[in-house]
Amino acid sequence: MIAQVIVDVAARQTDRAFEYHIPSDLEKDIKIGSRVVVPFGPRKVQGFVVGLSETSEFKGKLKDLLVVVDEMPPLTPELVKLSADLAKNIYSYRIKILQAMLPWVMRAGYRKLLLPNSSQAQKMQFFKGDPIDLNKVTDPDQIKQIRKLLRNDDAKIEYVVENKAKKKKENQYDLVLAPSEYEKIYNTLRQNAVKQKQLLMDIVENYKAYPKSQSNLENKLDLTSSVLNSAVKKGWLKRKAVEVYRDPLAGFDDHKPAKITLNDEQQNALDQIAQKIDQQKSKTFLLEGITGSGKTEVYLHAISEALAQGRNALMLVPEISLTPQMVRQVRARFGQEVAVLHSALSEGEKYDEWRRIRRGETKVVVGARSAVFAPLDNIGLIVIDEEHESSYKQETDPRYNARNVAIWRSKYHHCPLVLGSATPSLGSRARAQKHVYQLLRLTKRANHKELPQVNLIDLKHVQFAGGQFDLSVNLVNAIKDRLEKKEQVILMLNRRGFANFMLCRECGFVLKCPNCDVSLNLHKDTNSMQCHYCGHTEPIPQRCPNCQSSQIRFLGTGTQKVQEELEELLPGARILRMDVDTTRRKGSYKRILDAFGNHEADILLGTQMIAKGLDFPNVTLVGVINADTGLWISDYNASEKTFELLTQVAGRAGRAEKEGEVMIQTYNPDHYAIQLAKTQDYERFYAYEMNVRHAGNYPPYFFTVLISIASKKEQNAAREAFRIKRFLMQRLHQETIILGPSPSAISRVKNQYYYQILVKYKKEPNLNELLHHVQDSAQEAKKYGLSIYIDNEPERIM
DNA sequence: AGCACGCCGACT
DNA sequence: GTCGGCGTGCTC
Repeated sequence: MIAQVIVDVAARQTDRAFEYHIPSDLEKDIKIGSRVVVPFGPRKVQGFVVGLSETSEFKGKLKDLLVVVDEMPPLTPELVKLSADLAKNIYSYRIKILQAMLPWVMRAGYRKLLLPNSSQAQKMQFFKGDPIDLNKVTDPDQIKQIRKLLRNDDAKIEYVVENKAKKKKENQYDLVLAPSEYEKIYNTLRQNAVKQKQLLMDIVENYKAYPKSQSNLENKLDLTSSVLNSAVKKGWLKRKAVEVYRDPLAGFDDHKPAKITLNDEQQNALDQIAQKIDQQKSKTFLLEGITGSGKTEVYLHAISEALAQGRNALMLVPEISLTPQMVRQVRARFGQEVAVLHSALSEGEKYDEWRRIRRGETKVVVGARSAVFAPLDNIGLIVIDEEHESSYKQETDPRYNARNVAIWRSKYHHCPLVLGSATPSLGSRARAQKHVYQLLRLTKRANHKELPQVNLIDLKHVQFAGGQFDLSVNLVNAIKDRLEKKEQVILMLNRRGFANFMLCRECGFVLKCPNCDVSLNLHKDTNSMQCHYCGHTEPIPQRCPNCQSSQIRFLGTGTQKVQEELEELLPGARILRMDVDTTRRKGSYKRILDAFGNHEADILLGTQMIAKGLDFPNVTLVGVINADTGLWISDYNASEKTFELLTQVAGRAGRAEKEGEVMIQTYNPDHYAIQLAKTQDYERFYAYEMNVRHAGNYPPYFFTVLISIASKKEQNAAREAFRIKRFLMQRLHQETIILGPSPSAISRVKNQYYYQILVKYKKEPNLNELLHHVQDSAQEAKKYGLSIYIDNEPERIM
């Protein structure tokens, strides 16, 4: 038997299957999708089996496949097929796509070990101790010595492929005696053996519940391992190590919530979706529902329907709204049958959740973008919540769009796909208009409440509270009012840090990152200037680094500064700040939200990560500190993003009995995105913005491809960019618009200069082929230090 | 991508 | 002579 293997070497020339002979003893283990180790040139690499055959066209002698890594092939045949289809239309190597489908720990680690090759060498001091990893040797003298050993055949190199995926083991304690025996022991124990009595009591009362795990006993009974050790020693318990899954939902109780009855609109939407689930028909629905209209309830009912039909369900949510609140809701409804995949999990937890799915131990998968590749089979429903979110598009190497992958999988499984949003992306809404998707609308709020009142505060004509120009008197008074009523407030400012840039008032100098073409941000928590692109930090200057003047100012307000201002203006108010800086640590996200939910704070101040999904009944005021931060960036979809964000965050107010109010501070109160966000009129925004797009020849009227060219030398990037443009101009239609090349909005990141070309087209059947050619020539161009990235339907074109 | 091979100039 | 730097071509 012969295996077709995609090897773990991401390069143009190796981006195809290589064939290997399967030794007979491995034949039974090998399937399509298996992860294997194969010889490749002088070394060994990891690879994935994408095909099996009896014969081979290969002229040379096939090498033997070496190892099958996992008992169960990590990739299903479906995923192998999907990877092939994806490779055709996103400009990435197949191996990169396959890797993106799997948990990170399944990527191989490679080591090059130096081993003695003669009895003489074996005795050398050099080879005593740990084997020498040649990739870690930097000392020139040592390199010399190693060369000599290799030349004389006194040493050899061994290539090792390491599997990072480790399975977690945990101690489990089982009972060895009859219940009555434990009672006897209990009665003979000394009075002061409190913990041992506790343990025995639990054994007697919950005899059937054993074996129990160490963590369970330690946490639930508040025991320490020493108590368990002595219990084992005394022969009460038997200990063994068993493989366990790390449970990311360990902190959540699954209490069954009251079943919620749907209103007419919800029920109608559910019926349409359920019909396709029952008929096993692939169909894409766009569920457009205003905030608070109960989209989530429709999803959960539809998932129940899929499960009732004996099928499984996949639900994608934006990373940012994978809040403990949301997870709790799904967990409460579906219990242990839910697997959760998102970035807050440790790599080990992700691997364990993934394996539960792969083994068919879960029926519902909830996760962020990459969960669209969950190895779930028999899918009866796919849901994408907040479908307009740009995070569904991966911005780095396999630049896939989870929405398109979901459509592929819905066709494969003959099941419906539900795209839900209060503010659908223009592209999706346009497709619904053309009946490519079926539109379902929820126009009523589930709790019959009116949408919250939205007020715009024109920052051009307003009195500011305090010494800074960030918080209007109106907003501060409104906050004061809520604090007095013991209600809560959410404030959003879409900019983290303390100040945005340092400006010298003498000479106009702005402190910039040495590696990137952006200003450094002041962060008070770390007392440093930080670059938000490359992570560079340096001390806060006391004087202008250019002219030594002390007249320097830190301008552009971030969340840290607003927090300081609020503390001054509202002494005693309890403020929680939530942004990338305060949520970096594992679990901090949940801690902040739990604290706010328990009313341990009055104000939740955060970046856009607080705009979505949060549901706090006691929040009656939502304030947007500056609605303009995203409005004037040069992206064609800046208005859409601003409208979305404002609408989303407004939906956080007045979710329960109490009435909600929203205050939006802006310097552009007349801008249509802000005006229409005030009335939360998505349909009017859609109509207006479609005209703007039509006039500008932008999506959804045109397709787009962005070609980025990067180099350490600006000239080289520019020259290559012009060369590519000429190449395309000669081969594309007249109606196709090729913009650029121009320097990217941030022309330098991490010391690389970026140039870009945007192609806008309606019909270019050859474009895919041409761009693959451009990409191939990039391999050549690499020699001159050039990198070329091609992004099909980019979310951001700056 | 990594790696070996081979050519060529530099240096003990 | 031998060492090491870099360009070229291959990996089933």
